[in-house]
Amino acid sequence: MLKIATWNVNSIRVRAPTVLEWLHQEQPDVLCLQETKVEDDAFPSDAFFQAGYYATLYGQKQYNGVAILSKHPVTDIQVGWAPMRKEALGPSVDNAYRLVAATTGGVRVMSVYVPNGESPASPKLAYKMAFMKQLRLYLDQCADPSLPCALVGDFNIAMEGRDVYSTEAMEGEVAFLPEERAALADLQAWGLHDLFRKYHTGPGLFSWWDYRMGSFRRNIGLRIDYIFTTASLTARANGCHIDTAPRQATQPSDHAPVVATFSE
DNA sequence: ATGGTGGATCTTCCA
Repeated sequence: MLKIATWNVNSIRVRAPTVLEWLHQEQPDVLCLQETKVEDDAFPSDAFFQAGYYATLYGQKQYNGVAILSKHPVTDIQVGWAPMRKEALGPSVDNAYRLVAATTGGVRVMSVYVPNGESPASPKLAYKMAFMKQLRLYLDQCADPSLPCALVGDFNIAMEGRDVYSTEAMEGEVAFLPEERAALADLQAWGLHDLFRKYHTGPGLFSWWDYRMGSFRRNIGLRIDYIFTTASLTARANGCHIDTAPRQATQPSDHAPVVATFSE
């Protein structure tokens, strides 16, 4: 059995004890992290190594930062758009420490943190859209849909109406704009399955809840964290769920981990 | 109507 998870931890410094406890309990083979918010030298790699995990890092001070923790040896590490052909790089779409890829446990794993976008009128939304376009080109050039691949992370976009707490409230709001959802669909069209929806069809199932206004208690949330898998990996899947327990704990991240299991 | 909370480079920026 192979267990792969993703979790936006909103600062690994603050969340390291929580993540270590979760790893101890859940024993995933791979845990992809987003919003680590530390330079690689400051990442608590030793603590994770002691817990049985190799840490593959791509972080900076203060903002963003992604990582892949794995029990298995890691090869072919790539960060950001580095492996892309120069002529295919869009007009200076900064990768901003938002993508790290590595092969581990027989799977090409990509941990991504898509920009938030802020609001419909913000230049940050234009950056988000450019990032999504660049990510699709990255898949075209640097990954192979015929191989077992897992593109996971915080995409900051809810796919469908059932992925938001209220379609009325989210109408015209960032994370649920038609152009964002189209960009996510275009990403999937490369050859990816939204694994969670293979097992759960209902509404009200979210991966993120605002820290404010008691959103978690009221289940006012969005499903914006995904495990996307290529066909050969999808075929091996046994289950996929969102673990809401860490969101209930003290000093939580605003995101919950998404977990998937596969046959060997 | 524009708050509410949390993290970090904390009279601000980002989510």
